[in-house]
Formats: sequence, C-alpha cells, structure tokens
Amino acid sequence: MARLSQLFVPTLREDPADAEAASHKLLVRGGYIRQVGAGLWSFLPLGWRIHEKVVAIVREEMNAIGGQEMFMPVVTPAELWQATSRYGIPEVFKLEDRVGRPLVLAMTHEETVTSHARELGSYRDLPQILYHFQTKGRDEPRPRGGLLRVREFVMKDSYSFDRDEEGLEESFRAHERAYHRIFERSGIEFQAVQAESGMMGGSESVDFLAPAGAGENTLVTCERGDYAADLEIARGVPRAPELPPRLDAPEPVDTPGIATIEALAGSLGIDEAATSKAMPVVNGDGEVVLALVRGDDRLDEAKLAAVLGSAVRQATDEEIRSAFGADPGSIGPVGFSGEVVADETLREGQFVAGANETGRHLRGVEHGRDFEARFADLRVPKEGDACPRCGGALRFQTAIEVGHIFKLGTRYSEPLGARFLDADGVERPVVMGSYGIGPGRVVSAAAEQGADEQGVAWPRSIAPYDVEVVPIEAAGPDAMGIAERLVDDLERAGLDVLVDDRDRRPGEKFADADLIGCPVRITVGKKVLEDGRVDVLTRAGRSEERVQVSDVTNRMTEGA
RNA sequence: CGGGACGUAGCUCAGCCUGGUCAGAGCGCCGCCUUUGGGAGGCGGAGGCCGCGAGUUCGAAUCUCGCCGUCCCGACCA
Repeated sequence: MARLSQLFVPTLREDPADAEAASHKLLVRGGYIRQVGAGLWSFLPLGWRIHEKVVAIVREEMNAIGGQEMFMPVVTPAELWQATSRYGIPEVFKLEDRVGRPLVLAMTHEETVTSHARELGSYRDLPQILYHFQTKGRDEPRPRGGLLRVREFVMKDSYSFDRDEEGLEESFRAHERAYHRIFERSGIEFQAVQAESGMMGGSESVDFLAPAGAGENTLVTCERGDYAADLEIARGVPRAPELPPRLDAPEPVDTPGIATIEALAGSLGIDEAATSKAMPVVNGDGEVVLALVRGDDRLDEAKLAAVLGSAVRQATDEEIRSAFGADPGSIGPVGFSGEVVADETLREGQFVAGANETGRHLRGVEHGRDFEARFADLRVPKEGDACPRCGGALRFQTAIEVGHIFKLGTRYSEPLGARFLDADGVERPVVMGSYGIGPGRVVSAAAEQGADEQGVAWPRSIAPYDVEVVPIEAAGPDAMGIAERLVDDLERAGLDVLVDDRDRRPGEKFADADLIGCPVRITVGKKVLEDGRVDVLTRAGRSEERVQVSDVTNRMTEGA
C-alpha cells in the first residue's frame, strides 16, 4: 500500500506554460514527468510505475515468442557505425573518450547486436531472437510534445536472426502477433499499417500507430475498415475534376499578377482541380526538374525524391527564371526543355498551366499532345479522397508511432560479417529483422487517449495503482477504521492500492485523484456510517455508485 | 536548418511600449487560527543573478547589441 503523504507526486494546479499536447500537459500536471532539457525528461515515481508496467507487458510477450533478454551498452565504438555507413546520420550523438577515440551514443542497436551475431557460426545456432530494454540517444532537430518526440528514451529493441527469408518471415510474423498482444494488453487503441523503412533499410516494415490528439504521424484509414496506411506511403483516390470543354490547342489567357492556384481558378471561373501546379525543383545533379501536381493537391517531396532517385530542393526564383523564362507563378510544362515528372492525376484530361511567360497561362494543356512527362504518384493524399481498395471515404487521424518492425535482410550482417555455415556447407550472411517499441510512447498514447479535463484515465493494465482510496478524515475515527480495513482487504486481494492519507480538504484530494487517474476511486466519508456503503467511482466515464464495503473487493477483482 | 513567440519567486503571470518607491500578484510553501464530500477563509512569514554578457545612461527588469535556453509551425526523422 502506498501512502500519498509519503510519495513524491508533485501535482500542478495549472497547465505548464510550454505545453501544447494534452498528454504533455497532463503528464506534467499529474506529477508523472519533469523536463530536464529539450527532449530530455525524467520519469518521476508515478510516471515510472506506468512505464515499467508497459515494460513488464512487453517483456512477457517477448519471452512468449522465445525472445532472450540481454543488455547492450549505450556508448558504442564509432567503428561499428562506420562499418554500416550510419556514422554520418545527423541524429547520431557523437563523443570522444579521453584519448580522442570516437564513440557514439547508440540510437538503436543493430550494429552492436550484429557484431555479437558473428558468433552464430552454424545454421544449427539459428534462429535466435535477442532483445533488451535500453536507452537510445537521438539528437533530434526538433524534440516536441513532452514524451512525443524526445532525444533520449528507453526502447525495447529486439533482433531476429534466421537462415533465410522464410525464417525471417516467421520471426517477423511472430513479432507482429506479439506486438498486437502488447498493445491490446496495454489498453490503447492502435492500428498496424504498412510503413516506410526510412533509414533502417530493408524490405518490409509495419508501423503500429495509436490515434491520438497529438502525434507525429498521420494514420489514413478507410471508413469501411479495409485500408490503413501511414500518410507517408498512403494512396488516396482524388475526386474527379470538373474539366471545362476540350480545346484543340492550348489557348493563352492573360493572368496578370496571379501567382496562386486559388487566384487562378477564381479568375478563370474553373475548378482548382482543373489546373496544374508547377513545382520546380533541383535534383542531385543540379538540374532543374519540373514536378507537376493537380492544382488542388500538395506535392509530396519524399515521393518525388524517390522517383528521381535523389534528394531535391526547391528551385530559387533566379533558377526558375533562367530555366523557364518566366516568374514562378506563370511556369508550366509546355515548351520546358528539362525533365517533367507529373502526378498520375494529370495523365488524362486538359488542364490550365503556366505559359512560361510572366502573367500568362494556357488553357487546355494536354499530356502527349502539348508536353511529355514521366508519371508517378506524387501527391499527398487528403481529406475527401476515396479508398484505393473500395472507394469508401478515407479518414485522416493524427497518431503516435508506438512500435515499428522491420525486415532488415542482410543490411547489417553483410557489412559486419555476421555469417554462418549452412547445412550445405556454404557460408551465408544471417538474415535479420529488428523490432522496436517505445514504452514512453505507449505511455503518451495512453495519456492522449485517456485524457479529459481533469486528468488521465489510465487503462487498468498500466495504471500506476489499481485503486485509490480517499478517506475523508472529518468523518471520524469509526469511518477511518472502515477505510483501513477496506484497504487491507483490497491489498490481500492482490490489488495495488494508493491511499490519500494527506491532511487535505476533500476537494483537493478529488482533484488530485482525477489527475493521478487510477481506474477506480473509493471515497470513504461519513455516509459509510449510515448505510455501510462507500462511493466507488470508475475514472473512465466517471460513473459513481454506492457499494457495500464488504462487496467492494469482489467487485474490484471480478473484472480483472 | 528556415519562420514565429517567449525567458521576472517552486508554478501561472503582470510590470517593459513611455528608464527613476517596481521587485509585484495569484497559486504553492512555512506557522497559527478556522474550515472539512470537488482545489475554502483569516492573520503572520520565507522565497527572486528580473536567462547570461557587454553597451547606452547620473540611473536599466525596462533601451541597444551579442550569446544561451525553451516552446510552436515548417524542413528533417527506426
């Protein structure tokens, strides 16, 4: 039993000034976490209890699929990171020891674990699943939202080692199933989606996204439930444009001073979707490339970069004038000598485009007749798009990435020389997967999803305590005796009990109980002396009922 | 890295524009009293390098410059 009078739970009456996200505000107000620096947070005792409850769930499920827990250091020799060409990643924290030897603070542990995997010399040693809970350091350019994006955090990272792709597939699916169980048990709403592999490399990855009021990802789902993806790779079917009558040849139209699609469509009295938007960029070779998307769409620069095979930057006004001979608001594909990459939406139909003459546009521009282009998916899906599978409406939700699993293949085993001898005597690189969960992200997702005006209603499985008992001392010693016996009873039933034994007024205790957010609050006041009942409040939904003291423990345990 | 905002007591903020009884409030904290089912009230008290450093001035929380820090948007991102 924990006595609130003896715990370090510094609750705050007001929202912290620098917090925006609900989870950020409430986690600070509730005395769960405190900031140390940008993206650097301490978990206070209450917050750490929640964190460790998540950790316990993760550990159980990892062990259940044969994972072996181990522990690898944060400080890592730079050579390992140089070997895999990840030393140059800007987010890597770098440091030197006293003799100037370069080191990194690991942001993940592929390099280290793969170096150990060199001892897996035979196919007989495979498969293996190794994991640990360890601090990751990431020098993020912009930490934000409390625990949402931080520069140091604990991660459960596991690594699978298999003989071949089939083995990897099995390890990958085992993790996928384990992750589903973990997030279900943690009591958060989530969705598994196909995702980008980003800097991890590898062939396939699945993201676990928890919809929330704040987050870094956007979850795109079909209202009919047959499609879910991260916005980064999502595809939507845009509405059909209202095209004006077809023209036999492009027709110039004066558009002085018009530089935006909105103004263009407005002045011509046409649908924005019947215009094209020209986005000149400069590719890795320094050439100006024209990216074209429909007027009502946004260009996804990552998709464009993938198509072009190099990073791109926006062209400067000078570059635009010299390449197109016109100001940025009036450029288009017709007559442009460089490469044109156009979104699929522009393949059919006629659109308005810049005339490459300042203050002038062309109506009726048509691919094939008036210009040539390479077509690709370049647009950012948006509200109003239809599901690519069934045509249903797509939903867009802000979400927190709570887990991510990757098929790595031999991305790390090759450069680090983790090879084994197969049954046929041939040496092969170990086939790997890596799988991460940020318990702190699970905490913030649960906080976002359980937040209300008063605090956070935690899921029972990760709540800091199962039940908080609030004795109202003014009710007198007899009532307090009943409260004490009730607490003993609850404890004997195996429940984690928090008692607010502070010498405070009831209102303050209630407010803090809401903030602390135990799933159940039991108030023992003078009314218990009249009818032997206490008030049992279910934090989520705030339903309160009067229950016989003798029934409380049964009530608490039967649902668990 | 680009744009914006902010930095004064433990927390939330006022004061700055217009330099001079300007070191302030509320909450929190300590003591006493009173009160006790939704953050009560009274009296007394402790608590500040006004982010740091230069400069201007007789005089700087206030004006100028530089630096540092934090947050938000964007870029970026296992």
